[in-house]
Amino acid sequence: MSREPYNHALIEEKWRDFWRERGFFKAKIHDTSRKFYYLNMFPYPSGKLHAGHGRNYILGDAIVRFLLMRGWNVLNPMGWDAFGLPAENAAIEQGVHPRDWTWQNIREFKRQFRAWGVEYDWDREIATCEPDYYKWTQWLFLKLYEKGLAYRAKGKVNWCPHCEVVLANEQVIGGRCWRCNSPVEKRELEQWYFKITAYAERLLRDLEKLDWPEHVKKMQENWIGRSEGAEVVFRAEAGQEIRVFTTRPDTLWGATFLVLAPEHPLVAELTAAERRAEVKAYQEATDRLTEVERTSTEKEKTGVFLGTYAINPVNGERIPIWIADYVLPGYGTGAIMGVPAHDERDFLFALKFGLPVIPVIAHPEGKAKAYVPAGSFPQELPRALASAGFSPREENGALFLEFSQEETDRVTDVLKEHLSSRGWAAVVGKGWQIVFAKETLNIGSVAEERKALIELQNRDPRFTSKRTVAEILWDVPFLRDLLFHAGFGTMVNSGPLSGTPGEEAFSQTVEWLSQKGFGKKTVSYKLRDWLISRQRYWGAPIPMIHCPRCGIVPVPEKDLPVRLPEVKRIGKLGLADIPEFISTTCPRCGGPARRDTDTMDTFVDSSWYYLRYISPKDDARPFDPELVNQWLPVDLYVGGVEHAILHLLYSRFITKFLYDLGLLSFDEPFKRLFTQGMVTYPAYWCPTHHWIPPKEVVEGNRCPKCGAELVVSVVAMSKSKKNVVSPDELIAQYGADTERLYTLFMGPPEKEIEWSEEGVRGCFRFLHRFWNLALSIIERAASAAGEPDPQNFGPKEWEIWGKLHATIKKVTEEFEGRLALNTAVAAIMELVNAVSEYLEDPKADAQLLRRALRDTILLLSPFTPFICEELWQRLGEGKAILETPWPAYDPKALEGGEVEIPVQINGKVRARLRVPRSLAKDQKALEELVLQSPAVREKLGEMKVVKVIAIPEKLVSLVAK
RNA sequence: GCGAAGGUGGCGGAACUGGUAGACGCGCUGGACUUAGGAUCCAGUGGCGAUGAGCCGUGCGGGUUCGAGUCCCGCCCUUCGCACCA
Repeated sequence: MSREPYNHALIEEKWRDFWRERGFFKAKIHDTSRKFYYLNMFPYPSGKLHAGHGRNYILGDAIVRFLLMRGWNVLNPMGWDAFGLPAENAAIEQGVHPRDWTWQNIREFKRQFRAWGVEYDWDREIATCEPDYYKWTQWLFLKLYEKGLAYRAKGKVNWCPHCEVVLANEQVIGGRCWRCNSPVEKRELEQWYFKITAYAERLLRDLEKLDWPEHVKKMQENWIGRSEGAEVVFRAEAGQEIRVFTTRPDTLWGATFLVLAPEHPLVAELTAAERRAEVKAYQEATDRLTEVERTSTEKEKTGVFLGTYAINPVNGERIPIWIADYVLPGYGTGAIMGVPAHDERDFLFALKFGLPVIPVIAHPEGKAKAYVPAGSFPQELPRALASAGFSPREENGALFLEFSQEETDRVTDVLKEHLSSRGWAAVVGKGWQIVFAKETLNIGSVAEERKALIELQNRDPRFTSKRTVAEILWDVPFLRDLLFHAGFGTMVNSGPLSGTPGEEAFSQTVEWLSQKGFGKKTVSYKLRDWLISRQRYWGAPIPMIHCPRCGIVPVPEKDLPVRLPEVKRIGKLGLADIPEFISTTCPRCGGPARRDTDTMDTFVDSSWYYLRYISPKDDARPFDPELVNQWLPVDLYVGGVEHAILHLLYSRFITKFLYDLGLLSFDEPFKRLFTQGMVTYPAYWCPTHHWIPPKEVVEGNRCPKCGAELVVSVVAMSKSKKNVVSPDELIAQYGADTERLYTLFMGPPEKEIEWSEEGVRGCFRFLHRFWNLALSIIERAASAAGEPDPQNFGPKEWEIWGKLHATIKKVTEEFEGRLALNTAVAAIMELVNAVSEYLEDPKADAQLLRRALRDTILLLSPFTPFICEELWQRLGEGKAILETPWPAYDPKALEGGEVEIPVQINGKVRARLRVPRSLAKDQKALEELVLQSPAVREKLGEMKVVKVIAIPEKLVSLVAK
């Protein structure tokens, strides 16, 4: 039988404009009774879309189509994050205006959306580069300025030498530029900041309210980086107060030096005259380091002694002040106390520079060790230890002993008694003791440490080169694991707080410190203020004016927007290159003044765009507060994880700010977040010709130009690596429906996954089969009037009927729940397979067939809207799919038919019985049935059933002997 | 190093609160139709057994249970994020 073949090109072109023309995707903005705000992260329009982008937009389109059929009034807008460097770079290179370049790309994106069948409410389209949008970005800046949350400050900033632009901390990934991956440098510049740190606590606390993926919340939590500790004031001998932040105030008695960041403002003052040159040289060397170099943990510790001292308030200890680049200027107070016994970095620093180590926390596991070097003891010592109940190990003439901390005094007593007159021993665990004949020295202060060192040097000439007791002990591998630890444990050598157990150490010390006025409990955050100035043309100008008389003056709201000047060519300096832009008059005094020449970080543009969609054309205000408060927060926000910190943190901050202004009634913008995974594809690298498109690769993974063997890596699709799959080609060959179906079928949408051409063909084949099935059913049963009647069903019909309803249930639940649409597609495929098989039966129930097809078309329509709309029309349903309610499942349909019940005997499946579902639901009856079953009896043989576990509708498990 | 997620066929991946492991798709094998097919359709496909019965199988080792991919304890490995943050 020859049948009309599936012609995707024809079908898709036929329906491409249908949904838009019928207005199905236009939100009814004033009717919020059944509102649903669905939002995809808006794209940066760079070039063309590739198949990887589909993960985001096709998923969104499917969800929205589902929601529409469920009767939601869906707001589903789209816009353009249209400011940014690539446009400007393209402009500089090709001489086109960034706006033209951007809008050309936008047209391309829109063409591709249409080809995909991805629809939006285009009446709400926004572009952040247009004055009617950035006017309000500037307004936002002014509001922040008014509230003291936008400020200008001089300081070391992150500078990308490649992009020639400053970066916010969030835009530095592992010390490199987020955009171009160049190592980031430091520059001293005066820049604008937003005070996001004022919201640190709320940004952290409110994460709890969000229905977001746990790992995204965790990333934000880590980024905000709250830690509780104490600020302690040390006083320099010259009188200056040095504030130090520590999370371990309980180790305060072990501080043997202070370290300031090289950038610390007190450094100059605290430097002794004779050390000025060295200190200055070190500061300059630090400045030259890139972020990667400075923060590499592999790097050996460096630092310089300032030549002056401070006093530890808790014990009066006089300790040297150093600077070192491992102390960062922006965190805590930019100064730390060095507690080498209980902080790994401080320990390495002390070991390198010969600074004493004083243990003040007993080893948490209660372990202790003793070491007696060769020649330090007579033969009776091992015997004496043995008779005291210890079991020392003797090796190469030295003695090694492990014991528990409570036994420390007994051990030192025995050692003291039996050491030879010039011998010594070390006991570590509950602090450190150096034992000599007749004397035990506890290392509990710097003075004691010095004394012990001298005594040791007196006894062993090899120690004269050692600067600290720690160095001597570190040379004994046996002792190493107890010389340094960062755990909580009983405080020792800590004056009045000695003996405080680990669990209370922190709180007791903090209380004691504040009583004494030495310090107080504080909270520190890793989060820094958001640096928003960018030295570029293609962004929203910062609406500020620098007046020689009045200082910094904001542009009055009525003068907004501060427009980007229209220029033919853009210079490398951006706005600073354009004198006409710079010169202006001061709004306060009317005198000549200069405009700020920086533009804002594009993340400012995108930090509020979800509000603008509600009233995109309002030129009197940024958004309509009443409508915004009804539509927001966004019900479901879908985008890539790469924004887990950047965009999502900034948006939360801005929302909270606008909430505080009283303009919003909600303080979190995105109620639920879903992050889709990236799509990967092999990328081929030739050492001479760089990235080679996969299609051009010659057999045997060789370069088409030079034949060299290529390096293959499977990475996220990107234009720069030339490993993109083009939707245009896919659509030409297989159709948009096939691409959509495969995109949603290839795996769980949140996971990263590799694109597979074979997988695409599988989906193409499925659509063929579905097409053929549908035409057969239409031929046979299109006119079958009325609904199927379960009264007339045989077992086959029940099976189809049950499967149909189970599929409806499954697909509905996936859309409404975890969005694992891959499993929804699989379920629909199963249904189609089952119906195909049923269709073989010439006596198949026509009403049932028709109903099954009808519902299958509806279920599949969010995934493959073109073919479904076509078949829907051919089936003769009057309305469009999007005007038709989503099918509902009937719980009763799930209860008919038969189920297969496996029977386990002693844990192994030994038989399977087909049981009517009604019977299988009844535990007693099921039990009975199984025990009567000949198949089961045969398997049981001689065995006796001891126990029966019958789980209705699932299985029966027999225990037999 | 810290934090999180995850290890299931040749591959992508299914398996809800412990209840038939491997759904669905790819690939592969055989067949049909064809001048031909990398097109389409049909059948088979975790491993070991001869087609049987059966045995073994969800990273490894233990445990709980009638029953464990799923729960508990101890390891190994992978991926991602953070990482000199005091």
